Amino acid sequence: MNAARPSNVAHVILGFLSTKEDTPKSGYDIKQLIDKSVCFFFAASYGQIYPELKKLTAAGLVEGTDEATGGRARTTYKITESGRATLRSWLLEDENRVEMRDQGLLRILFADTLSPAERVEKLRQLRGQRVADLAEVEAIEIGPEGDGLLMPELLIDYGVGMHRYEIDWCDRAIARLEKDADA
Amino acid sequence: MNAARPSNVAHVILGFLSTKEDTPKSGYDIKQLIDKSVCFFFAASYGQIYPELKKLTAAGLVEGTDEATGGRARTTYKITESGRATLRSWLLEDENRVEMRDQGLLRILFADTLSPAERVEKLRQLRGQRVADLAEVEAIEIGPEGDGLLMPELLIDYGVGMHRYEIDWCDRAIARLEKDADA
DNA sequence: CCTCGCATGTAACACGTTACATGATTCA
DNA sequence: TGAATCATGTAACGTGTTACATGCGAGG
Repeated sequence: MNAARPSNVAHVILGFLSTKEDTPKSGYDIKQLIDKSVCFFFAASYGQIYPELKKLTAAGLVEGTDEATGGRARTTYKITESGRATLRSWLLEDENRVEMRDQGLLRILFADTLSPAERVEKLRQLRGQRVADLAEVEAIEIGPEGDGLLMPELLIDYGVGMHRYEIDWCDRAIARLEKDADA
Repeated sequence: MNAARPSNVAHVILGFLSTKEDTPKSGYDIKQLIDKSVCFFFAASYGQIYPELKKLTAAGLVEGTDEATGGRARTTYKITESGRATLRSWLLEDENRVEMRDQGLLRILFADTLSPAERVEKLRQLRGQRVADLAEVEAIEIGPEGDGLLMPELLIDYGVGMHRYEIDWCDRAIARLEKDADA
């Protein structure tokens, strides 16, 4: 019976359910929160969120309330004391795994097999995409829920700085390639 | 019959098989190359590499040579013309998806529910881990295979700068939290 | 000769995405 | 009243990790 160790997504859900007010939230609400705040370093799809909410309910970490209207289902969830404890011990763990899969950098790595002009073009393309990503992060607004919280602000700062670094690196790399092409 | 579009891992394999010399490589060799060069932005396990090599063989993108010694299997692969063409068209694609899952940042995001002292401790812990990551990237050496290639060098530079940025951000965040704690 | 690390691989499982289905609400 | 979009979910599929199995070679 013993339930599997809660996944990453489980903890994100618990985190978003443990705000000051503890406003009950639906799966849809949680997905929106993720997409509008942490999407630049963590993603989750409905296909993970809804099943996970059921598992968390079964484990007693959240409690659902049925708020169906007519033929349309709707369940909102709030965190339990047990859920809060689980979240807390997860927060204190010291293993902070980072997983990354960056297709753009991969293509740059093998770009030695392309022509000099194509290489530079790839880098420009990558730069353009990162500029767009930066704009998205800059557009994130901390809603009323996060009011007074420091962490969301710090993390947006992180994301902005990170994307700026990537853009600068692209510029340097392009300059370097162009110098080589001249020589 | 029509084969599924080759995955990410397939292209990484093709990339590492398409160096100047085209030295045939085994699955083990490829895994080593990945771990010792692009591990900070792309990972792959044997469980992906070996089956993928078989699929690539079936698709005619690589050719395997049996080099078994006694009861011990060993197959080395080299890229075919068709594989080279596939790699090239993948390199030129313009969709450069980035996937990231960063547990450390996630924990920082929800650290508002911890005490001020615990918060700072989390950030110090994260900083320490990123320092270790930086050391790993700095230790990467471009082997004889990559000699004269510009891209591996540029990417190591990318990784070093990225980790330095993260460490700086941790320092700033810690300073910020400590100032708040005093006030 | 025994053990340990290298090298090669597979099978079972966990994780995540995509495509789809369905009902409610809004607005032209 | 029809189309678009919001809201809720599921099923099928593809991706990626872990744990295991097996044989070889080197060193005590």
